[in-house]
Order: sequence, then C-alpha cells, then structure tokens
Amino acid sequence: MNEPTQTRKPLKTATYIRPRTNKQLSTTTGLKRNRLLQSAVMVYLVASMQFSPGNSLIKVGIFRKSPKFILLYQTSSRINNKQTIRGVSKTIATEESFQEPPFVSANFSRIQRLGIRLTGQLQQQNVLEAYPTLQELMRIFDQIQIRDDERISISEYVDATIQAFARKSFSTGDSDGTLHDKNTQRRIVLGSKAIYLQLQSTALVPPYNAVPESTLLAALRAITQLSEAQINNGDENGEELRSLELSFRILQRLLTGVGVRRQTSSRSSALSEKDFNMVLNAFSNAGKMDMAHRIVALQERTPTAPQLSKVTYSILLKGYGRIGDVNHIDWLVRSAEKNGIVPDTILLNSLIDAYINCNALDKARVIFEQMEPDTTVQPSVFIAHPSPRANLRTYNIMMKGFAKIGDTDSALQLAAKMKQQRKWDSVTTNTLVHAAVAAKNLDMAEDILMERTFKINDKDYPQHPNVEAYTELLDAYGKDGQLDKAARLFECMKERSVQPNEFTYTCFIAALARHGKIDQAKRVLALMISSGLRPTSITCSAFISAIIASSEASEDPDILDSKVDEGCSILRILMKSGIRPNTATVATLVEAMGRCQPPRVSEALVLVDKLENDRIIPDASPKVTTAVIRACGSAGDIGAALDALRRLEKPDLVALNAFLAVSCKCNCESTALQVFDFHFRQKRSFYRIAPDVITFSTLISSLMKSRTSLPKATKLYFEMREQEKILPDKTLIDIILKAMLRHAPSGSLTKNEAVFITRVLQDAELLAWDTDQLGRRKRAVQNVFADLLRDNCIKGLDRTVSSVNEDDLFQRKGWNKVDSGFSLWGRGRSNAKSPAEAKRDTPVDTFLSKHGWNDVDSGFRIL
DNA sequence: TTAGGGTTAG
Repeated sequence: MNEPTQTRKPLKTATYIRPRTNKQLSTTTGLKRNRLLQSAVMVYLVASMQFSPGNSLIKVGIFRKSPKFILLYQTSSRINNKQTIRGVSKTIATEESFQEPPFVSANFSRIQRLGIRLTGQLQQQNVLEAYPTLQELMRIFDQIQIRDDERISISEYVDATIQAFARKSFSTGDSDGTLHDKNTQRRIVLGSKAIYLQLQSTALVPPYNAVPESTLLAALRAITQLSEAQINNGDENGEELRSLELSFRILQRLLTGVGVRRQTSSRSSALSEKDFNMVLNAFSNAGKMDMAHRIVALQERTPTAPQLSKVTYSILLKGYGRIGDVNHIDWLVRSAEKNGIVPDTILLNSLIDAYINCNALDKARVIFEQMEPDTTVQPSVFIAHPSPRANLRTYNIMMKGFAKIGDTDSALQLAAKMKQQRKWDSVTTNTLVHAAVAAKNLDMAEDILMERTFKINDKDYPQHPNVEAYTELLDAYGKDGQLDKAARLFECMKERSVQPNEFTYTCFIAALARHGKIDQAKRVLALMISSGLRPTSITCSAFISAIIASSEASEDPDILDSKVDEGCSILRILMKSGIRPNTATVATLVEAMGRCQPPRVSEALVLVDKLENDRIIPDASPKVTTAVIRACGSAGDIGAALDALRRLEKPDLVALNAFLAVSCKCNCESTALQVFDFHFRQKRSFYRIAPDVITFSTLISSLMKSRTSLPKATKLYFEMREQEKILPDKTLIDIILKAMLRHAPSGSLTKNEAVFITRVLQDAELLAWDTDQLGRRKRAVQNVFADLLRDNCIKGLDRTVSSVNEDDLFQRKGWNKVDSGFSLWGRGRSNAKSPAEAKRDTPVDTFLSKHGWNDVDSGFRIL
C-alpha cells in the first residue's frame, strides 16, 4: 500500500486538509451521540466506501467549536498505535454542505447499526461473516414502514453498503490471481448473491434498485474466472455450471441494460472484447457450445458490442472441436470467411486441432500443408490471403493427429522434419511418445525417451517436462500386463532425475493393483506420501477400480468377493489419511458388490448410506444411485431398484436407461414401459431429458424376446424414428434382425412385420458398415423372407442413402435449427435499417421485438 | 483474451 489513496471520486461534500495538532483531535472524543454525530457516521460510511479498501476509519468526530464533521482515515499498513495519528489524513465535511441533513429515525438507526457492523467486518476482510449482516439489513429494509423521503436516503445508504460489500467480494486482493482457495471462491459467490439481493429488493427506490455497471463488470470477471478455476479442478458438484450460467446472465444484463445503473454520461461501451471472449472461453472449455453460441448471438446482435474477431473464432473452434462437432467447424470456417476474418497462425492452429479432435485428420492435413514453409499448396480456406506459416505448435498439433490414429510412420517423418528445422520442444517428445504408445509400440516409446528426454536444471522446473511421457508409457506397460517393465521404468525415471508426480504414482499403484499386488501397491502409496505428494481422489479411484478389475480375468466367483473386501479395506485406509473417495469410486464398489454371487446389495446400501450421512459424498448422486439401481437389478430386486430411482429428484438419461435395463432383465417389461412413458412422454417437459438410442434398444430388444410383444417393439421403433428422429445404431439393427430371424424360421411374416423389417433395413443403409457387413445381413433376411418381402417392400432395399439427412443430424445432436444458430447467425446487424439505427443504444428488447426475434432462442431473455 | 502433451470415470 502506498499513500492513502485520495479516493477515486471524492465526496462532493468533502474537502481534505491536514490535521493541525493532536489537541484538536482530542477535542473530538467523548462527545455524546447526537443527531450531528449520526449524520457524521453516515457521511463517513458513504465516504469510506469510496476510499480504497486499504484505508480504514480511526475516528469520527465533530469539532466542538465549528460544526464540522471530521473523518480520520489512514492506510491499514500503518495502523498500530496512537503516534501514527499524526500522519493521518482527514476528511472534513461541513454541515452546511448537506442541503438537508438526513432525518434520523429509529428505522434508519437500525439499518445504520447493521451498516456500521458490516463496514467493520469488511474492514477486517471478513466477507464471509459480513454477508449475514447484509442479509439482515436487507430483510429489515424490506419490512419497515417508512416515509418516501426517508426511503430515498436509506436507499442511497444501502446501495453504498452493497457496493462496498461487492467490491470486497470481487477483489482478487493480494492473492496471486489464482482462485483456488475455497475462501476466495466463497467470497465471489457471496458477492453475486449480494447483487441479487439488490436486484430483487422491493424496498430500494430507483436508481438504487439497479446495480452499477462497474460492479456488474467486476462480478462478471470474478465469476468467470471462478468457473474456469472450478472446471480445471474438476469439481464434480456441478457448481461450476451454475456460476457459468451466472456469468451469462450478468453479460445479458450488461448488454440489455436490465437492472444496470449507468453513469449518465457514459454509453454502454464498458464491455470489452476481452470480456466477451473470457465468458465465451469458459463455455467452450466446459463444452457448453449451446451457451457459447448464445453469447456470440448476443454479441452479433448488439450494435455497441465489439465485432467478432479471430480470437472469437479460435475459441469457438476449440469448443466445437472438443465436442467433436465437425459440421459446426466447417460452418465456422465459412462464417469467418464471410465476416472477412484474416486468419493468423493461431486461428489455423485452432482449426487444425479442432479437426483432429473430430477425427477429421484429412481436413486437418489440408490446412497444415498450406502452412508449411516450402509449400506449393494453394490456400483452400480464406482464399484471398496467403496462409500464415506453421510454427512449433502447428507441428505438435499435427503430430497429435498422427498419434491419435496410431500412424507412427507419419509421426516419425514429421519428427525428422522438425528436427531439421530445429523446431522441437518437450511437448514434441511427449507427443511422439504418445504416438508410439497409441500404436502399441512400447519399445519405440522407450527408445524415444532414451534419446529425447530433456536435460534440465532442476531448479527451472517444478517438475520434469517429460514426466508426462514417462507416465504414459508406465501406464501402458501396466495395462499391457508388463508389470516388470513398468517397475523398471519407474526406477529408470529416478536415474534420469525425472521425479514421479501424482499421475505417475497413480498409474503405478493401479498397475500393481491390477496384477493383484495389493501389498506392493500399498507400499508405493506410502512412498508417494513420504515424497510429499498427496494422493487424490483419482488415486483412490484408480486403486480401487484396478482391484475390482483384477477379478475379471478369473472364472471363480469367490475372487470377486475377496476383491470387493480388499477394495473396501483400501477405502478405509485412504479415508483414514483424509482422502475422500469420489462418487465414481463408490459407484465402482457398489456395482461390484451387486455382481458378487450372491449379490451383496444390503452391504452396498449400508456403505452408501454411511458415506452420505458422513457427508463424504453428496446425497443421491446420479452416479452412485445408478450403481445402486444396477446392483438391485443384479439381485433381481426390482422394488429396491425403483426405490433408488425415486431418490433421484430428476433422474438423468444414464440412470433411466439403467433402470429400464434392470426391469427388462427382471422380466418386468410393463414396469419399464410405465417408467418410459412417465419420464419421456408425460413428464417430458419437466424432466427435460430425451430418450436416446440406448433407451430404445433396451426396450425393443427385451420386447422382441417374445413374438406376442413384437407389435409393441415395432411401435417403439417407429416412435424412435418418426417422433424422436433418432437413428438406430448397428447393435440395434442386429438385435432386431436376429430376433426376426429367430421368430420366423418358417418364413411367415405379417404385413406389419414386413413393413418393420423393410424399414429397419432401409435405416441400416444410413450407417457406415465395414465391407459387406450389411450385404451379409440383407442376404440372410432375404433368404428367409424372400417371397414375402419381394412383393411389397424389398424394392426399397437397394436404394442407397448416401448421407444423413440434415434434420436427423440436428435431432441427434438435440438441437433445432434455431438454437443451433443456423437460421439466426449473421442477421443481427444487417437487419438494422440504417447505420444510425445500428449505432443507437436501443434497449435490446425493443430492438429484438421490432425485428421479430424470439428472445428465448437468441439468448436475450433474462433468465 | 485465443492454439499442442499424461491418470480415474455411472
């Protein structure tokens, strides 16, 4: 902290002077609380909120001789004893400077008392304790009966209090900018709650019922950073999605102006491109591309918002790449071209990477080849411009692509070229090792590490840059049954001073456990802890699932029993040393208990109950509850499975599919159909989930067991195709064809059955089959049903449908055209009748309705 | 502000 900051914006009524003597100060003490003093307190409170957080109040007083308020404040770093008073700056506000001294009623005092307590708590950096005070203050304000004029001054006061609270909550403070500690996260959550207290208060009068733009901006930045941090941490409580949604809502408000208080002079130019991109990036990283799309829609349609840039496109490409949506990537390329985006290396790198993540290596290669330094290839995209040149990252991305398909030859060729061009770093080594491992060429991976392990100075790196490659190879040895080589590699790392990290230990422990070497695994775990590393919940998960997996090779049912016991004992040991299992781990154990002979369902229920009661895992988590459903199913206890299903407030698709599978397995098809009907038909809009191909496969395959329920199966199949617009997968096709062949060995077929089988074969054409796989199936069907099919339907069978219908595709992705943006994008600004109209800061709602846009789909609705 | 590499997973 430097000098006492002379406030960003001094109080209109305050002037600053130096204190003269201590004597003067002492005259201010010991005054009775009177109306003047209370006014002074209020002036102080308002003033202190405008000073930087480091300043704090020492004393509030009034000169006895001249009626002036005196406010003393100083930087917190200098507060320790009386003598520092001398260096204190002070603020004086004259009484006259108040046009009308605030009338102090009992109500106001009640609120003031809370305000003073809150300010004190904030000064002690205690946001967590200050929040309940703020809540109380708002509650009282909403309840009390007051005069209109008084309401205005209290509103002003309460607003200042909330802003002070929000400033403290959203300041990243003295920390290094990382948001990993729980307190910082909690603070930000409370800050956003405070904003909503203000927005929802009925007591505040305008403009104080709206939040200042600067506060919302601070909130946006803090909350978005928070959700990024949570995503990186892999928090599984879903909290990060809520804070992401919050980011979006705040962005909406800033754009539409709903609930926003702006400085009269300033236009809403406060949102920078960086702000948009920050939120966009958070959604892209989370794979929430529907939301990312909405942000872009907002940005495009708001006349004052910044233009879409190459950064925007880079972020979008990354996001669509992550969810493997090649259609949207192609479409983004066209959109960027249309918007006159001139690509740079980063944009093309993003594009190549996105294609690779969608398994479209050919498309990636086309871009890559036109970026190579000695290329003669004409640019295929962004044609008007010469392609930017490839850099080290371009090569590394491309190598990842070769690694992904196990093409070691191409990877090695590329490596040779990179070596020649002196473009090589530790990521290159790691990726090349990854290529070798993906091609199951572990010897080659070992050779690369031998030759290309980076020589480093320990102090420069928190960890060795090649520890990832070693970890991957060690894991591969472990999974390939070469435990001895894994162990040797672990030793070899020490020789080359590559320190194993959490990942390495986790893989090694899992490798040992998979081979039944539980005691050794425990020793490695101890070694891990003694080397200063903390096992994570993933270590726990890997350890226990490896133990359970080690039983799978065995035919002996008793083995699983003993492995479950071992798993439970490890769980106890880990929990004693403070490591919490996650829901995946518990689910693994619960399911394994269900598979035991006889099933150990009651034990599983006790385990879940205990962990939930001890608050180790959340109540009725989807993963664990689904495991319980499966375990109950193994025991044939459909009632218990139903009880478990009912624990889920809103069961998700996996849970429902599991339950349907369980009821079909227990021959309770009617229960299955009831549950299906309830969730996917009657309560569809409430549960907001749609069935998928697995849902239908489960039901159809079960119903097709007997010919009497075949009409129901047929009906479901057509519902899947016509209403849900879901394509079958190969498994479902085979299930149906096999069942039909089984039911009709003599070649008898009703008309409906003939229509059904013809439709199934037509649909089968839409899928990509390996050589003659489909031909064999068709011949099998024709051999049995030749005569019956030939007359009416078989003609259709030869018709080849080469590509999937676009509507089907949208449906499969769970989109309609509007949400996917195909019919919305690009119309925003161009629909404005004149440049003047586009520039004017029209409230977005009127702007939208004038153009007939649906505000829900466009992302403009304030949620 | 944006691009590359490793562990568990209903």
